Amino acid sequence: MIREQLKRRITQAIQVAQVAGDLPPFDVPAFTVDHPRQAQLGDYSASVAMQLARPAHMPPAQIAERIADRLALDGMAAVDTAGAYLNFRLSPQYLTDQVDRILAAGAAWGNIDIGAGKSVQVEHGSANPTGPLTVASGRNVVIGDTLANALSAAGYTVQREWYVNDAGNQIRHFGESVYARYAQALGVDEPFPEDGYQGDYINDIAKAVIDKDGDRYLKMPRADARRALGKLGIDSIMDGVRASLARVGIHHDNFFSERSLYESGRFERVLPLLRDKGLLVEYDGALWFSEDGSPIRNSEGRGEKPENAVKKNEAVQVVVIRSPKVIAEPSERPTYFASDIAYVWDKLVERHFDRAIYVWGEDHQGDVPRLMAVTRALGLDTSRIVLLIYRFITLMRNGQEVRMGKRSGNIITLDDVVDEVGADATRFVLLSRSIDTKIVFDLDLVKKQSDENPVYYVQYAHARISSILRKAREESGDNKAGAARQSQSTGAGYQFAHPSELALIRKLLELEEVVEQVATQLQPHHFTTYAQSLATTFSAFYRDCRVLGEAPEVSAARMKLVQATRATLARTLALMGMSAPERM
RNA sequence: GCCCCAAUGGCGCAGUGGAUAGCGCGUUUGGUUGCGGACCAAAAGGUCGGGAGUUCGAAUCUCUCUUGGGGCACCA
Repeated sequence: MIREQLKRRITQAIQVAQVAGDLPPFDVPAFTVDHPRQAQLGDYSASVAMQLARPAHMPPAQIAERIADRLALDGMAAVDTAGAYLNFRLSPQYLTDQVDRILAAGAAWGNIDIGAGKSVQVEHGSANPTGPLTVASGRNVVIGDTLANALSAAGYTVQREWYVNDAGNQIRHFGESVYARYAQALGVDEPFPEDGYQGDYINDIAKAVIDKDGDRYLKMPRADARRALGKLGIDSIMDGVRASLARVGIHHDNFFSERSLYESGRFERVLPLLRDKGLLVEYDGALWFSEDGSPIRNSEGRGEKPENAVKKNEAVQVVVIRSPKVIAEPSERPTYFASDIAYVWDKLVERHFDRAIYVWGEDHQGDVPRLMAVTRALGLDTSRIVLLIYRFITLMRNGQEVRMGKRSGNIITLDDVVDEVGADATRFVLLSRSIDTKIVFDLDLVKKQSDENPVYYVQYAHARISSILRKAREESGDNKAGAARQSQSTGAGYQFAHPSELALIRKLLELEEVVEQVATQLQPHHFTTYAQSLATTFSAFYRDCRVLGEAPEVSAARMKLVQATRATLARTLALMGMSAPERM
């Protein structure tokens, strides 16, 4: 990357200056190379001279001069000092050469190697398998998928995983709900459970079972039937979830069953690690994880927290792992947190990912400290897990907030939204803001404004370039002589000079920096900002510079430039999981 | 009460300790005998929530206050 190259050259210049006696000896500190806010100042700038004033005992401006004198830039850029700043302007020749570099990279343009093959798991989605994929979960999967794309482009080996919460109370209620609808559909007077799932899809599941298996589940013990129907229901729902995900271009490498943590005995194998450290505490008939091994105090039943778990500042996490009060069937599962323990062990130790990223909604924010605590207690480096907390979306319809709940059956599915506004616009909306910012998803507004969605502006630029390239092909068909002239010229002798040409190349080069930014900050919205900015820069070029019908070497060079632009737009859209249409 | 997140033009949001804080929408005024007008240009609009601190330098880091969102169950 250009920034890294400049950094290296600056460091070398400082060291050369030190050897030559222009600068006193000192260790070169970490410094950054940035884009100046004012474009007229240059393409890149470094304020390292400011940092060096103290160790060098010299005025910053003088340090900057001496670094500039020793810089070996090999025609890459011109350097200028402005006070303590070193300002770099990439040379037209260097920028011209970059177009060829982009075209040579092809579909791999934008890839960088900061990941160095390290393995990362991105776990996203993981919504309860008790109902269809909601638009609320849509934000989760779009964030996770885009991050996975970015990490992959950044050189990491990435696995995309969905954690299927197929154990626990909610699943039991779900199984009871399916059973009730099933029995009712067969004419049996079966009461619907109080905590049951109200959605119509439960009826659909029940009917499908009847079509396939008739009434055989009525003939087995009720508890067995409920469990079996629950399992069938989960399978059916997960099939639907996969189909919904596919519509927005999302595919997971693995669907990991929570239940499997118990069926495989993994949970029972991990527990002794905590027991041996004295971190498992018995209290009130239940088993607890206590971060410092302290006994549970003052826990008086449901609803009351253990006293020593209250102060998070004191960093003592106390969480129940297994209790007869949690679930009637201890074989099914202890608690959610118990699963977390086995699951993080599975990720980091059994499957030895270098890093595990969890994409969690803000309702799970309180779970962060306890997962950190137990990871530490297992003797694992907590920096290997990253808990990303994103804010929820607020759904508006008819000017009113839509409250959603899977249990009430009042849900807006991701499919509903995709039907209304399309997959690309849906992804763009869900991606367009920092994960720390809530998104107000106004269905009426987005539908009405879907034509004005920024994604179309970006795709329009891509379609427009495609149109130019089509036209060029048509013309070469119509005019053999012109085609011969055009094809002979590769634009090799042409050096880009128009400000709009150079600005466009600079913008193309930013893609690598944006990939780095998304992959290190784990903030996918940078892609949307970049995509719009790239489209805007292209529009300015399009306004100022004709591609077709200019002198052959100019046309040829600009053809290459727009091809590189198209490649960059297409890659950016691909990283965001969106299509790059040839026509609109 | 405790913990996490946020507060930036009218609205919605970007912003990597660095120079004159940007983008979209909206508003106002303009632009095409040009490769796609789903376009483009210009203008107006800012004490970056208040206060203190760290630093050569703070929208950015620390503390504090205010306001808003979320979380604090033997639920998931």
